[in-house]
Amino acid sequence: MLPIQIDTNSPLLLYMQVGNQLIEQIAKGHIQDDEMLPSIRNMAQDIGINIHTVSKSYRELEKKGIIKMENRLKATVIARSNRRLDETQLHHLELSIKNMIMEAYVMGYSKKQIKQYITKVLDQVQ
Amino acid sequence: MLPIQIDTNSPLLLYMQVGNQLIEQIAKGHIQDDEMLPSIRNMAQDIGINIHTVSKSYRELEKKGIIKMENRLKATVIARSNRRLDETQLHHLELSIKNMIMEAYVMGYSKKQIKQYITKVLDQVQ
DNA sequence: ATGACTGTAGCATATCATTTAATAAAATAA
DNA sequence: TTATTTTATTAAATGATATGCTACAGTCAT
Repeated sequence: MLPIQIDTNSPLLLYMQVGNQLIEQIAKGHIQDDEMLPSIRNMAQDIGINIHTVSKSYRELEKKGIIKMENRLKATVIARSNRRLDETQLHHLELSIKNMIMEAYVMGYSKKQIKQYITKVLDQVQ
Repeated sequence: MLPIQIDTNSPLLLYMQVGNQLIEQIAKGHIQDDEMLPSIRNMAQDIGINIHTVSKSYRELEKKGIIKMENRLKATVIARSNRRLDETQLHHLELSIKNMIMEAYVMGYSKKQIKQYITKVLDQVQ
């Protein structure tokens, strides 16, 4: 996996920045199925943030069914084929996407621009 | 404009629920260019939430360049052609969209499903 | 001037993000 | 086995923010 970069100027919460970047790396294949993530301690030290913050990032990813953390073992990425889909999570995700798209349109993006941007993003995933 | 619906079970903050619905209504044309929004007080009373919360919703929309609030007059929707685009806001928005798309993919949506969903959402805007 | 309307500011409370410090379980080395 | 290190978790403290209640100050019509 690639190193996690924290942007202190970002309005995004720290644990979400970490979570987002982990998800992006999984989507792009920089973190692979069944790969073992760094320990909470190590990652916290590398990034320069608190253990709890990283812990929360991991727990959120676990809630989403992306990684599993069992009996104090390091977190591992669940293989794509084995991910259990949580209906509630999916619903919230769809709502979030809808809101973002609506906002982009209202802020001046054309429908075409939005579709092009989505395509560009999807071209980056494996 | 249509009435704003608050979902007390949603994990979304109240002021974001209000803001999201306003944006959605603007995108769909239920709120039109140059239309005057209800006063903070009225909307707060109608919805049953505090004026501060509605005030924050309006201020966030103003930051995004969607509405303007001048010298204690009611907030008005800026015409689409007159919206000034804030580079920082646009950058954060693109980042948010990217994160949502990556998350959808990692959680099991196929690229095709994601594109179909985006198309479905965009078909709802005017 | 009065009354009805507007947005804003101050204070209180609850929730949550983040950090610090302490605890307990597991893994590893001796 | 014992000791040391490494791990995640728990508890408590701090700070920031969301939300609510109340009061204030400006605007406008009458």
